Amino acid sequence: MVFENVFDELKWRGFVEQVTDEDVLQKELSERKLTGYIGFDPTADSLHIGSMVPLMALHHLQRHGHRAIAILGGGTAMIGDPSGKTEMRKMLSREAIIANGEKIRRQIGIFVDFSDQKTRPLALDNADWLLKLRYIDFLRDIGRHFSVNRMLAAEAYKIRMETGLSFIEFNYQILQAYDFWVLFREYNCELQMGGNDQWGNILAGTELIRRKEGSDAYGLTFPLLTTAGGQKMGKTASGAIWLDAERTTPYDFYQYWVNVDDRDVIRFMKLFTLLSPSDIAAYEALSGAELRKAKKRLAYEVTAFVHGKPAAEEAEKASEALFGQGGEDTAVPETVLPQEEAEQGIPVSRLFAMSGLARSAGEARRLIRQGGLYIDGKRVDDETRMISTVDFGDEGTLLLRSGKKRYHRIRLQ
RNA sequence: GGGGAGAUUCCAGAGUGGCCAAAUGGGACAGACUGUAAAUCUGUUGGCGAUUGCCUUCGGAGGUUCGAAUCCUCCUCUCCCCA
Repeated sequence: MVFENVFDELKWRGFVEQVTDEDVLQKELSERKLTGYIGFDPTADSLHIGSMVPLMALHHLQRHGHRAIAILGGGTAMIGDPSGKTEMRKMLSREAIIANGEKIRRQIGIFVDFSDQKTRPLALDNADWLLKLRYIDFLRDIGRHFSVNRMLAAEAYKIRMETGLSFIEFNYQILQAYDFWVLFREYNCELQMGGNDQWGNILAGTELIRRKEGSDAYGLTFPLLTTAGGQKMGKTASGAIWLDAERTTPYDFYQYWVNVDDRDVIRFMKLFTLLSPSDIAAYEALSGAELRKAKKRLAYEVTAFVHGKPAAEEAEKASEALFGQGGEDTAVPETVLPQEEAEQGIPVSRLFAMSGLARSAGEARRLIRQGGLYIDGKRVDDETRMISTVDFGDEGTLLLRSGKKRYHRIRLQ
């Protein structure tokens, strides 16, 4: 191990935005094993790459021999965190939250090895303790430790002070603080991490622990990632980049990483791969078009980590085939076209709409007029063109392309 | 509980009876240029058809009118002021 302790590694990799007490935490993490947690609210049935920063942080924590706890926010998801948000999220039913939670728990398993006997990490659901809270008891035990004045002054609520904040959301922070206290008491968990928008919530927890237990607990936040282009991470034409292969194919996942802005490559390598400082330094020396090597490595490493090596290799080969020379392009997303439909003939515009490369036949037609759609590498210049079985050739497939880099295959069946 | 303001297309935000599928900006997409990068310039940005057409959209439900995002009634939600 190149780094002596997780803290130094997290710091070097760019995970650290704010720390409750940097010197003390650094010292503690190098001298003994402690327990740290991060919460994930199951508000969707898959995590997206925005959650990879906290997930990788847990991974590093475990790699360095500490105990990682992942909290499924089955209880907090019932409330909804207002931190840093413009408006209230719609309320989810308990059933939806449970269903989401199961899927998300599996995804967390990619980053944290729950079977590891040495560090014995845990996946817990805060619904287990939050759902059975009794209101009056809770107010008397916990509520009295919170100052409304302070909460209202918090940066995270600023926007909401303009647009409105309902009481239910206002309680979110208290519940998260309560979580931390429960974990501290039951599992001796002394560290909570999270995105920088969680800073207020985390501090609320360390303070609650200090008040109730007279002990110190630590908090650490990660920077909120934006791309060099100023965009929120993980947004593309087709929406967010999900960890679920059903939602975002490994090929598209790989493509996202291979397409990152030059200015982001090194930063992302540190955050999202386990490559060593010396490896990364080598890539850092590259410039201009050479940086594409770094992007390929980044894409391969991250895809392999999330979807496994075979999937990463396939995605890599497919990318080579489409953008470079040679190689198998089997990993390109595919749609099946029934033989009968092809026999009757289908308008190109409809075919592109079917593939998802265009949102509607109308958009496809517009794109054709702008010269943005291609079939098997040839630009489509007639928007009324009909596609039928003869166009498919011997292989029975057509490779559709929208713009410069979005591919989709149609297979006859 | 009382008074006031408001809800518009992905977002912000115009529009206050026909010229509105709805200004402008952002975002997004496409083209040119490139390195599957960035920046820049140009174009596009509700659906279905296609030479002027039809359908759906301006919080929800009704109504007035030849005609409504625009007027009226009720409802839902949000914000502000007072309690």
